[in-house]
Amino acid sequence: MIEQVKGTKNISGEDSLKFLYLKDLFHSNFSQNGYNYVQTPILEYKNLFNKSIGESSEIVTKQMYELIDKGGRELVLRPEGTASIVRYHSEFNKDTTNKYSYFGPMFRYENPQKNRYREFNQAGLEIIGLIDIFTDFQIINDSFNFIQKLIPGTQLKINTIGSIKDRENYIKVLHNYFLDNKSDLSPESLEKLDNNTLRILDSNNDIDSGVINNAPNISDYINTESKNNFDSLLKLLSSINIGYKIDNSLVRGLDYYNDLTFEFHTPDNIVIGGGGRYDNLSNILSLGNFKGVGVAFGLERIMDNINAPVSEKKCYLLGSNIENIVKYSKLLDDHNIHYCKPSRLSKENSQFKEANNLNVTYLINTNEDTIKNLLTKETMDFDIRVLNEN
RNA sequence: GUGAUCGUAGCUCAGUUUGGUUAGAGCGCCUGGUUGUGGUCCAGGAGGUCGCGGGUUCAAAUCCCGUCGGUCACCCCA
Repeated sequence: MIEQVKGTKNISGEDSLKFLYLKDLFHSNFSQNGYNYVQTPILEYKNLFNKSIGESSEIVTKQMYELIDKGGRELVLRPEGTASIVRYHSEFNKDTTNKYSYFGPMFRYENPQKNRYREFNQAGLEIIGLIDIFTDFQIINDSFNFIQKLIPGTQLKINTIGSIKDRENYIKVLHNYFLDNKSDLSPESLEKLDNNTLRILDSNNDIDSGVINNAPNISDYINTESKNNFDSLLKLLSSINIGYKIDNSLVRGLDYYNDLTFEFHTPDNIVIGGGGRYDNLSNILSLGNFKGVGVAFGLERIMDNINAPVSEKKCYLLGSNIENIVKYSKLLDDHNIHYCKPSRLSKENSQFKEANNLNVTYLINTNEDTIKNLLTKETMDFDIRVLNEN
């Protein structure tokens, strides 16, 4: 028996309905709001990510699906979407400002568990170019509306981590503070002390909670302009009744963020999406000098929190005489009526059962030229108008 | 990368503790009949490298080792 590759998933059954529903909703919603759908390659050069996400981050050091192709290229299966969109923007739309949406699989080499797979799907938005606080606002506003429709009660958590410079200063202060309190930190946090200081703040180990609670607060190290921008953004959000919760420990896993960071949490406190501002990413990648802000959603996590839409299968074509059923089939095709039919000319009883399991409304019996409404249990002579009316 | 736990028919599972005939059940599937209050019911049938590979034994689904995969947690993150 050949088993499935570890951490991959087949989207089937109810999940298929959810997935297709999400895909449709995402595309129609955001293309109508001016976001251009871009499908970038799943394969990218490794360099795109170890520069952008940050060489010290675990995504880069341990979690990339790497491969060397026959031409000796160092490739990876993309672990996230933003860097690819930034690359696309610099190649084809540099010096313009654009809105993008993307939707597709991402890959991270890590041990699977609940809400975490090696292959998973993300849907995201990016606005790249010359941008300002109104840009930040609309990314949050548009994605908030989208996710609220799907999962009411989703909470917005928001933070500002200041400029890159502020962050460097803050990390120094934080580093010194943690050094002084080294003895009270968990072993896991100690490992992060030198190369990933900020993420110690994210620790949910009880051992760390005391030290973290008394740690210097990032808001004291943020420049005035960033602070003012953040305050204006919060005011804008409040003015249209978007609720939020400020969370100073929200630093997110990717190095390229500055100022704005935010996440969406379900009522059960599952992170289903997040994003932020990345004014330096283009510089880090030597792709130019433009700013960006974006958001990404984890589709499997959303699927886990919504109900499957009802599938509408209306009609079943039953028959055991091949000439008859082919004739009806052609008639329905010509009228553009959707219908299900048996895979082969099986027992009539089996076809009845299948029709019932599919929850169709109408059963066309080609053996006797009748149509039956399975809801009302009425049988009548076949008449195509019955189907056209509905 | 670490740890816990699981893997027997398409699905849900029994059998593993204490090794011993041709490995079972329910659901589903197929065939024939029945049924027009059409989905029921009756009879029969197909379907299993017991995840995979080694080992121990006269004998392994059962014991041992390894490995792959599922689930969950840590790490990390969507």
